[in-house]
Amino acid sequence: MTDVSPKQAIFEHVAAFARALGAPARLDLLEHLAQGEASVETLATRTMLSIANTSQHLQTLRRSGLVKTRRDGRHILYALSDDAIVGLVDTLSDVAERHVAEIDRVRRDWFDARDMMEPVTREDLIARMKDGLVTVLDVRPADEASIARLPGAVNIPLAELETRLGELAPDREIVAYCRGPWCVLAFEAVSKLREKGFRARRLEGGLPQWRAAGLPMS
Amino acid sequence: MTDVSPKQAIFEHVAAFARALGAPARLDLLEHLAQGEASVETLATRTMLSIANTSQHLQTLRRSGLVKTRRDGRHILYALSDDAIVGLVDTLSDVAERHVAEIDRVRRDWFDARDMMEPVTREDLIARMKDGLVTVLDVRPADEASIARLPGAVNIPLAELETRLGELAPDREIVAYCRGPWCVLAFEAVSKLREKGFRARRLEGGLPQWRAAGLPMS
DNA sequence: TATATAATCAATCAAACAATTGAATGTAAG
DNA sequence: CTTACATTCAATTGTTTGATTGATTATATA
Repeated sequence: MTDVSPKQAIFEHVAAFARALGAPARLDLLEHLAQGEASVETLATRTMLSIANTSQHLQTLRRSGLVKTRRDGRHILYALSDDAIVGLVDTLSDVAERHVAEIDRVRRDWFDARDMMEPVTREDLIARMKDGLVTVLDVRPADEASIARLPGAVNIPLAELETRLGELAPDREIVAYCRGPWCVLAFEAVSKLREKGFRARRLEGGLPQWRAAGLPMS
Repeated sequence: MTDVSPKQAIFEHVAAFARALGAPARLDLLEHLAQGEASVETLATRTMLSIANTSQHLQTLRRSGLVKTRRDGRHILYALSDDAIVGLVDTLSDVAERHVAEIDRVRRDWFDARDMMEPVTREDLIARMKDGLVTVLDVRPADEASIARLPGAVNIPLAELETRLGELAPDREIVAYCRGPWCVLAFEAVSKLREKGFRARRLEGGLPQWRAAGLPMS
């Protein structure tokens, strides 16, 4: 790195930053970190990567400045260094989605088949929450939902949904959400709920996008 | 790519998209493409890469969907596939700048030393243009400035600035711009102009950012 | 102080990538 | 129908990267 021009030096660093986003395993880790801070072990479990591999990827993310660490007892807790990271990944995904035909194909195959309806926008949901006519349903695993969720949201993990349908008022519209735009949990929940006769839709984005928009949490 | 879950498949594609931004040479090419479409040869000259290497990088960008091509006579003209690409690279740079200490150091060393003043915001410039009290100066090379420039802007390439000072009204404030946030031309122009007794400042961002903001061009 | 546990490090291998060179396309003009 | 020219392709090189394995460090608890 014999820096002739500042532009070259800066492009080199920005490129390195982009490369940190250039591995699917790391995007997965970032999505999980967007739910809240977590230990290496927890993240390894959630992403189904080996511990050593998870640690290496997390260190790559830390070196690039995307995440930060703190120690808590015998655990190292990783967290996004900034809520703007969620926005950056969303922007990247949005532009990629518009220009990579494959992404559109996958989305169409998997998501449109399950839920033809447009998602409920955050603005819509806020309006309906004020009217008190909607059940907000968090379908993430209990440990994730226990850290933070939307105001007034009920947590029923997708795996338990079928056995706990009795907890849901049958006449209220349900809006389900999970980890983010690509998380399948809410899609599958909506699909299942409609099958059972509920009126259900999913929220656009997920909890991290709600928080990144500066909206209140509970 | 045996796609078990759609999330994995999509992360794989988004990561590939990010990797396309992960080489300094390609960021440089994108900055030049943000000025307007250009042939492989032109881009190779401007970025000082070999023709073959330029061609390869451009094809990487095209495969990833960031740029598109059209044929014009015996030239292949490359162009950004979307003005949103400028915004994406800017977002990436902004977040990287906030989190990569090295970038801040380079910026401080090179840019703050030349121009301690804050840049003129686009909003500010628009207001002053209405008053008619400001000279807008495009310091990019003539061939780039001939494609598009800010309304009413005068083009004096940096290399010719010293010999063409007579063309500038000495009592009007000058706002200089060039290719983008990391382009040194405007910095050096402002520095030179102040040395010669002009009141000069630089515009935030450059022509691509002006266009991406939806502001009028001439 | 010893022990269990969480995370990191070190070494390895295969795959992907950037740059270079020289040859091969394909198009426009003579 | 050649020829010249702009671009791409193909083959090669050295580097970087991701994943795996097993060993090592550092902390909290017994």
